[in-house]
Amino acid sequence: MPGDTFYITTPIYYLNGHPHIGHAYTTIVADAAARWQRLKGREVRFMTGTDEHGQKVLEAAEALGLSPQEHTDRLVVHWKATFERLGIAHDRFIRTTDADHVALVTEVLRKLYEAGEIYRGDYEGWYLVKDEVFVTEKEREERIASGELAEQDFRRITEANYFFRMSQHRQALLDHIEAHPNFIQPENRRNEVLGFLRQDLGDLCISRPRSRMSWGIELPFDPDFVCYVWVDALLNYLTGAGFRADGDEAYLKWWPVDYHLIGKDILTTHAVYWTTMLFALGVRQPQHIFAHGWWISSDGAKMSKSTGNVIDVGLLCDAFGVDATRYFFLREIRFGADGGFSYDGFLSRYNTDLANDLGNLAHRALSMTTKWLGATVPARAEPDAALRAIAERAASAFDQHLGVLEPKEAIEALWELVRAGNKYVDDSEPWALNKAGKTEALASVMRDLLEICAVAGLLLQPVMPGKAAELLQKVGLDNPRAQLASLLSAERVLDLLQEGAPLQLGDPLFPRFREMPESIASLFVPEETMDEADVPLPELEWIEYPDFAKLLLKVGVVLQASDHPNADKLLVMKVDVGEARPRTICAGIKGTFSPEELVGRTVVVVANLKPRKLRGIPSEGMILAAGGEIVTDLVTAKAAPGDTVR
RNA sequence: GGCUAGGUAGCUCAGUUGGUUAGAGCGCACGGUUCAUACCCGUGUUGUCGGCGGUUCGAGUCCGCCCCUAGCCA
Repeated sequence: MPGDTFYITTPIYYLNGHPHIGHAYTTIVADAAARWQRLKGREVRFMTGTDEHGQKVLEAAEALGLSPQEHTDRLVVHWKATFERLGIAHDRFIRTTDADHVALVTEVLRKLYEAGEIYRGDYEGWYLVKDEVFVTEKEREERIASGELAEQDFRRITEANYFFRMSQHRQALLDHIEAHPNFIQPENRRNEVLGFLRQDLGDLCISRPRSRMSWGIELPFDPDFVCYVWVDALLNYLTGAGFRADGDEAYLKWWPVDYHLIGKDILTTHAVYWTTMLFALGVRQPQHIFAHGWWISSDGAKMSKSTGNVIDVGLLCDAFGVDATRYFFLREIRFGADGGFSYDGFLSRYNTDLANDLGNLAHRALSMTTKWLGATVPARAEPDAALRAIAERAASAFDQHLGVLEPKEAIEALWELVRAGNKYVDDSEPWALNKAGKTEALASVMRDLLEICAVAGLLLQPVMPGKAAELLQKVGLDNPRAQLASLLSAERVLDLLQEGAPLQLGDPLFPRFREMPESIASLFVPEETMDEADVPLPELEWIEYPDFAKLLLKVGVVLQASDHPNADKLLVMKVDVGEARPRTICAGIKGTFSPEELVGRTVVVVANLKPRKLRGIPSEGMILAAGGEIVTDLVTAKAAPGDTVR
């Protein structure tokens, strides 16, 4: 049973660059959840912000000749602007350089030190400057060997430091996770943390010597050190609740926090570092830590150099509007999972859901009513019983899902109603009712349709605040907050509108896009066609078509594959090319493919290449392969064995 | 290498405790309708439910082994 307050956080974002899709995504989801709770009448605290201390910020500031504070003051402007653009209605934008946060970190560190939770020790190891972390010998070797990093990226450091007795709280944390199945979500992340905790848990180094890194909060018990940036950052959640280390319990109004939303990359810091810090402080655990996945750009097309292969949220807002952008990210994937993003997918989702289903329903309902009954909400006796049941179910499911951070499922539930609305138009044929002069029946149908739009508008407020308000205005609904309560309590399900309230037809809510907006389409102009007339083709020994036609290329499927007994690089395969027996083919691809992974693959075979022996084994054809000096892939085809390739 | 989670229609995915003809959306094909944003509604299409073996009257669902993918850890 939820209380009457709701506290939700995003991570605070590290100020070493500009916001990107990952930050926008977390924040949009948090905003939708917060808006929903506000609409339902709970007192809400929604906090986001920026993490401003640490090595990388310091280095970036120095490179620009600025003080770190000046540097972060400049950067934070972009973040605030981005969130404003996305319609984020946070209650506080916290910065770790805020005075109350610095004071809180200081208090907390003192308290933990006095309680014996922090001790002084020595640390020696390889320090990775770029990431501000110590790494193991083995990890250092691997990352140098892989070419990812160079020797000079690491420094050998021995230094005194302060440590947090994290290991002491391992069992308490395990017990808590076991006892609270929804503490860490989704479930696979929970399992990950349990797996992590099954191993030995060390203590956490929570200091940095000021001599090496000065941009941080000073340790109250040793001015030669500043606080490790993660400890500083995590404590923002308590600052935001008004926590005081002196025993003042005012923060309990908000604490325990309902939801920490985080990206899956910072699961360990939250699920282990943060939770053990809370145990040490004697503060209750968060209700939920919810880790979400990444949006992977899956557009195959080549994008221009300047833009890179990124998902540009600002561009989406410009082209489709902020509401459609929010809708897409909330609707497209289950919160917690990874998602593939493509601009084509966005366009398709927009046209299908918003233009065709919802927008068109609203427009046709408003248009028919206005034309035949006048531009006011028509009277009717009772809502259609079947529609009413669907609406009630949709509203209830929407509420339940959004309340537990399942925006996709919530929106899907609502769309059951939207689709039912469109079907209802077909079934009841209002144009026929109009022609037959059955005004009463017509009014009843139109009223139900407008009521459905009102339900959609009410429920979509947290998802698309702007468009939802527009829709509600179009159908003449006032006082959305009270109306939402009537809807969710199932008191007045398709009975929210006021007879005679003015309707506004206006333009369609979501104009359909016949093609990709130019600002996005232009990203996909293949570079080679930009000035193709100017660039000559390379000098080649050209062949004529009859030369090419001599080749007989056939689709084949690899039935067996094994190493060639007398050659280092050759594999021997049995390939079915749709003939009476499979061909035996030798190919020099052993370094790239193992025999196991070849079996079952579809390949393209040069079928009329004269057979010859390779190191003693006859080879009756050749397989088309791609790559430079070394083969990197095989040419494949979606076709049946024996089909020709031309 | 260890652990975890997945592998279901052309695509993206849903499928509680094993139970009748395996679903949704998109796409595609055909039909209907005309109020509407060339939209909406209906019908249909395609699946060896990763592979093999097992338990069972019955397995997408449970067990074992294998293959593949992703994540976490080393």
